[in-house]
Amino acid sequence: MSSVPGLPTASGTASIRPRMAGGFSFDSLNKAQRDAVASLDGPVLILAGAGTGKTRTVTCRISNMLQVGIAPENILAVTFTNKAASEMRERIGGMVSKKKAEAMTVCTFHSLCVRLLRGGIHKLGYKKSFSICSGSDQVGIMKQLVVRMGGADEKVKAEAVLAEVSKAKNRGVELKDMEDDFFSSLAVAYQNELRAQNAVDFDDLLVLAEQLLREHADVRDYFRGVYKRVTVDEFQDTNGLQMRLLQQLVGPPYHVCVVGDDDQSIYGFRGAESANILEFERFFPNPKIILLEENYRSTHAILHTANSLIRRNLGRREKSLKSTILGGEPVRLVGMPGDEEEAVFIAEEILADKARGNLPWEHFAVLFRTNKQSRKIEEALRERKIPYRMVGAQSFYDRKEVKDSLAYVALFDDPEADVPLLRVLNAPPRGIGQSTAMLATDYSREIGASVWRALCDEGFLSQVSTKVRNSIETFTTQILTAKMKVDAKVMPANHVLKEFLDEIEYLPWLERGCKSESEKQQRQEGIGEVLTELSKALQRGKSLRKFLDDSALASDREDDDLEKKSGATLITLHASKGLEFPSVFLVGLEEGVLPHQRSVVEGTKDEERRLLYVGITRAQQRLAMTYCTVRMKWGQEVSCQPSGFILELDDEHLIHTTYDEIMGAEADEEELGNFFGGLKNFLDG
DNA sequence: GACTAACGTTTTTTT
DNA sequence: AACGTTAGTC
Repeated sequence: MSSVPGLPTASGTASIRPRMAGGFSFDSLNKAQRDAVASLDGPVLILAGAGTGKTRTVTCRISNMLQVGIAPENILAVTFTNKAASEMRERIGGMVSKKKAEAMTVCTFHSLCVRLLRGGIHKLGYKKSFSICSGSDQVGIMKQLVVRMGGADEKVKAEAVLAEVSKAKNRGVELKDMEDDFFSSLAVAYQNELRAQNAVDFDDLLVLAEQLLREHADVRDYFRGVYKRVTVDEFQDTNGLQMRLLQQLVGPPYHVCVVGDDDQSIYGFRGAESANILEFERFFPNPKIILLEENYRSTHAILHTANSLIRRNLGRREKSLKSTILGGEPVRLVGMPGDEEEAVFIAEEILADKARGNLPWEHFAVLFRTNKQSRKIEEALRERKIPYRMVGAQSFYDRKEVKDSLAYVALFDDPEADVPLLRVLNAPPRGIGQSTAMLATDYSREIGASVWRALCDEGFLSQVSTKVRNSIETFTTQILTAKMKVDAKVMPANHVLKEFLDEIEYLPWLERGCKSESEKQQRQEGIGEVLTELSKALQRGKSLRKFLDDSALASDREDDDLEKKSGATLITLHASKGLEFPSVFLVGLEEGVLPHQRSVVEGTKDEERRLLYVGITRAQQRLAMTYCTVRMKWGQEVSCQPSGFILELDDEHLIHTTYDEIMGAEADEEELGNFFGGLKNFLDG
């Protein structure tokens, strides 16, 4: 196991220990970790503070299951992201056996639900071939409805409605009973629209899977029989719905293990309930509770500062995180004149530190609250030729060319899928515009069939002009021809897609809309990536359906992203969870940024505090936090107040300084150097 | 139906 | 400052 900074290592110690061939060693674990690994029966709650070797403990525990003879097919591990899932599987594969690791189910809640629903959604009145709507699909549908139902002039925002819909679904509130009447009617219309398109959104996956298990005892018993041992990682970020799903999934004798840290619960905005972890006993009887409190990641100075902050939160599971790495240099808090200087400071520091310690770029990470904050920092890094990697800025799978390509693949699989059909019906433009699309959709609803069927229906075609009719017929023929090639396996689907995109001149159209060469290149790469991914999936024997499902749920684009790319890491606080870096810069500790403006309004400052806590605990050796007096906002200078959190930090291991002090000193040094250089020249000359 | 120009709006975090 | 949306034109 190589030690690559920025990758979630099982723990700081995992990387320096030789890997145990054919198993793991109890000796390499501390007492609490051993206890966790050995406790395989009944409900178990592992409270794992930051940097306490959580992942290692969980992987060892599951390895232990395999070693004591539990069949891999009976093991389910639920992770927060797909990336975490594949990493966990890989690690267990390395500890026990690759074959067994492959046979286990390791995935996210959402992937698990797709698995359940592909098998049984017909029992709930959906067709088995349902499509999964991503965030942008949802927004598209909702925007249309807002216009159609006359909310546009009242500036009703589709995103806002969807946020409420999501809340309602997660809380189990009926959409028709939502608080705001107009929102409620939009929500109902939205749900009807999804239904008509035989589509589900992310929340529906959970809602329907839970319903399926709850209402159908045979299905429930079947899956309880399959998944005899269930582990849920990052449990602090699960919501009420996921809890209910888990309860359906796990029956007596409740061999369920949940792992998490309530202090790192940072997804409340999407319904995460720390109550799940705080009141775990309420859901599963008499759990064994194990506390992991030995931190192997950070210096005492860093950990002390983090602890002093998180103590301010109420309603926690009290933990006393102890550092195993003593001392360490003090945490620095640096006041900046503006965000420009903040970026310069970071770039210069990275440059200097790297040179001084002969360190790789990967040792450094810059953490920020919102994505927009990265821009200035990127510029400063680019100016100094410092390589950097941005994590999860905009999702790969949310890019237009990717979504379009995937939509075409979906049509090759099933032309009757409305969601992808409507997406690419006129992309690139082929003379089937909005009004025709509306007409076709209405017609499809009348005959109670898919939009595709409407497009092929003589009754519909006779309603449109000859020109439009020709366009439609060309389109349907093109799709059918491609589908036939895929079905007959004349050539692999990725080749069919390539050929198809060439035929419809997709790329040239895309490029026409690009402003820069680099943008063109990005688009090309996007399509290339889809083709590669598709090819890879097919080679692994996956079906088109499976490929599409995986793509729909994949949050993290190229999973080996961090590994492949080199450079300093730029990342949001949210995305940084689970990672660690020797040297961390945490920027923007200002009121309105961290805590975010919205959290102040909504009264969720506790979560912002946890967010800062997560950020601080990412640092292994060095930590610098910054705040600005002035920041650019919408192209205008706005003055900022330092974050209230700053005063909550214990100053025992904290040095408060300013940009001028640091950079001024450096400048002096330089001037001094110049002076002596000049003197030398003078004397020599 | 497609393209362009001007306008207004935006910025939390993500499965 | 940058993006998406809308209105107006061809």
